[in-house]
Amino acid sequence: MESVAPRTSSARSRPATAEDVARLAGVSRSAVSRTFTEGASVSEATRQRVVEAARALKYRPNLMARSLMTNRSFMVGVAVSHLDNQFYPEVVEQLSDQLGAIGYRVLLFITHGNTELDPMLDELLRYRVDALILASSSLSSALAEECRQGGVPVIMFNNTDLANRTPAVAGDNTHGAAMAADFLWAAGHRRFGFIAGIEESSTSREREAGFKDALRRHGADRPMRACGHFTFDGAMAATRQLLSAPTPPEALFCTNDHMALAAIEVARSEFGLTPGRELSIVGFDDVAIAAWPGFQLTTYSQPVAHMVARTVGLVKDALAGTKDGQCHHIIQGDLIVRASARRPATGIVRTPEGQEIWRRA
Amino acid sequence: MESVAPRTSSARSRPATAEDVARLAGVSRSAVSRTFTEGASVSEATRQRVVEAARALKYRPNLMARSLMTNRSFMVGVAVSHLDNQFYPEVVEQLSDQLGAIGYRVLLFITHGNTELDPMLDELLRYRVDALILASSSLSSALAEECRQGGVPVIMFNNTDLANRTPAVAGDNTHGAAMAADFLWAAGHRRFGFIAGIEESSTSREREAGFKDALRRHGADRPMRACGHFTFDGAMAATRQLLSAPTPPEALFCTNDHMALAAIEVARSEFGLTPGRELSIVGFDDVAIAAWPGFQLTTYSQPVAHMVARTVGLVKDALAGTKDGQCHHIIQGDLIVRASARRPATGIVRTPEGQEIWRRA
DNA sequence: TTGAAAGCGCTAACAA
DNA sequence: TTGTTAGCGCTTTCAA
Repeated sequence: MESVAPRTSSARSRPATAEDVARLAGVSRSAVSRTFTEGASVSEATRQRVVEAARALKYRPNLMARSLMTNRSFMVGVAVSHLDNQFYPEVVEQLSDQLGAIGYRVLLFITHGNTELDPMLDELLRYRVDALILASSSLSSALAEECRQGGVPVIMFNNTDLANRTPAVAGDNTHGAAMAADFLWAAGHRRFGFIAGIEESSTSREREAGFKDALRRHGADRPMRACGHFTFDGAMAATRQLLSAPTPPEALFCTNDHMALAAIEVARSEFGLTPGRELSIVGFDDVAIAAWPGFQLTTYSQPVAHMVARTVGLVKDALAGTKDGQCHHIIQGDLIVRASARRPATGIVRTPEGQEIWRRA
Repeated sequence: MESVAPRTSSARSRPATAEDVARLAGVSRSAVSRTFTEGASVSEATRQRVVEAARALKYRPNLMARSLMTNRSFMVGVAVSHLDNQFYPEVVEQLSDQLGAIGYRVLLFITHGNTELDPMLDELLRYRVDALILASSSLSSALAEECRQGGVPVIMFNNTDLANRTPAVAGDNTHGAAMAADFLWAAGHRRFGFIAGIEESSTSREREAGFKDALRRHGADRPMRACGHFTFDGAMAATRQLLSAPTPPEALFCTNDHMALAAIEVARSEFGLTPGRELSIVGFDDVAIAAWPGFQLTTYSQPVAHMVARTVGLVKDALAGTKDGQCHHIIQGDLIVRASARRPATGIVRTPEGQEIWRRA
């Protein structure tokens, strides 16, 4: 490098501070602060001059500095295990939107289903997030207790942790899975298969229990079972395993859509079965792809927007100190009837939105 | 509520500060600070006592406070337009992972393709993020200039903004689209259709130019054209429009996979066409779903991990002050050959990973 | 309504 | 290696 770059006046200039603005406007720092604080008492005259000076200097209040005094960072930590299925991206998008609407931003953590995520969350807490939302990730009771002590509300999403008594928002796993069983039974199926998600997750366990209990009530045989670990490849393998059995199942319930879609793919491409005809497949979530013409997946819906709204409500309550007694918030869904599973003779009704859902007799 | 909840000693206790730790350990605040600062000089003895005291008090350094002195928040703002296609969730996941590996966290912004996102980004800058990554979102040159002045590096991802001279990382749009054209030409097609994304986006424009220029070189007729706006529904409509023409195209190039998948769905379910036989469809991105048995989408790949690695590299350089001359970083991909488009007689080779790709003669 | 002053929790010069 | 001191940019009493 032969020549020294000229130091243009604009280069490297540090962002304007409240002090700078105050000086230019000929007022005190406090006046500047008040101008940028909702509902503080400033005369219209000074407010005017401050705003003008701020604009001239392109002043932006430093939220980090503010948080030091207010103890509010206006950030919410969101931990999610993966973004490679269809459900969680929608959850994250909704969280970002709905938290954004009340002035909060999402600090994202992707845990990769790591069970040992305490270190990650520990780090997250250094950022002094105002709340922690755990979407399908859990934390140790020790850390949960620390959060409680530290005044950081923790809310679980689509996953519950009975031991911790941590507030949680989830779909109606038991009911949804039971509906799936009842629906398949009503369609005349008698030989069932079940594909589990992650064995340890409350979500998978509850859906399994709901499914099996309902089958038992009907007097059905125990379903065949395989584990798909909530992954696409895992579900493909699980489907192969079930469909290769000497007497394969006539109907398959998968604990989420991501796996149900994998099951459809395998059934079609490897076993030449048409879902809805030779094999019935039911999922859980009602992700966008489930409605694509090529899948037409019958599935129990999790209304993400509602679930997120409830979650954000819990965040607000917790931040406002409104202690809310109810710990687990269960959000009802519907069994959306499409073409991937045989239709029962009765019980299918059409909603005003034009969707078909199934109601028990 | 009849009884007042007992104030347990642990409840509402504010998190421990460096001061608290110092007092308990019998050292100064600086000693505590140094203990938690990489490569600071502390004797093993004091370090020991500090760590112990910190553990006892469950001390966690407050990164907000630290950032006030260091001017480093260890947060990177990531603005992404949507999470409802297949590409961006993967990008966000990679960004989170790779930034996480160098100690940075993602502060997420979802812009919903809002062209007027300056207010959003303006707000983001209040958080004093150390860098800003714009994935398929652009910002005004005014704000870009402000960022530069404020010392916040801005990097565009999968989207370029020639006017701003903002550093950008993108796939090889021109080359990829030309490859798609050459591939379809080599397969013997002569009547082409093109589905655009968002008209204003550099991504869509470059892919359109690359595709059309290549066709022109072959002496082909101008392709029929429709706009899918990068959305699934938009692409379905666009496909219907093209396939309903009196002389519909034999081959369709879509500017991303999300739209190509929509095209496959419509071609199959509404026109009874089998992609790869009666109609060839080529996409761009190579998202995970493209490889599903039911789609087998031929597409030009964008190696997300590589692209993100380059992006993170730019962030590091910018933060280290290593000014990097090259402004647009173009990452090469491959034309992944699957079954959604007719195969040319020559040029298909198998990679060591077992994937088929196409090389021009 | 306004400004002065104290302080949020931390780091970084500077002496010791 | 350590402690003291002076801030980082902001909010918030407290008097005026």
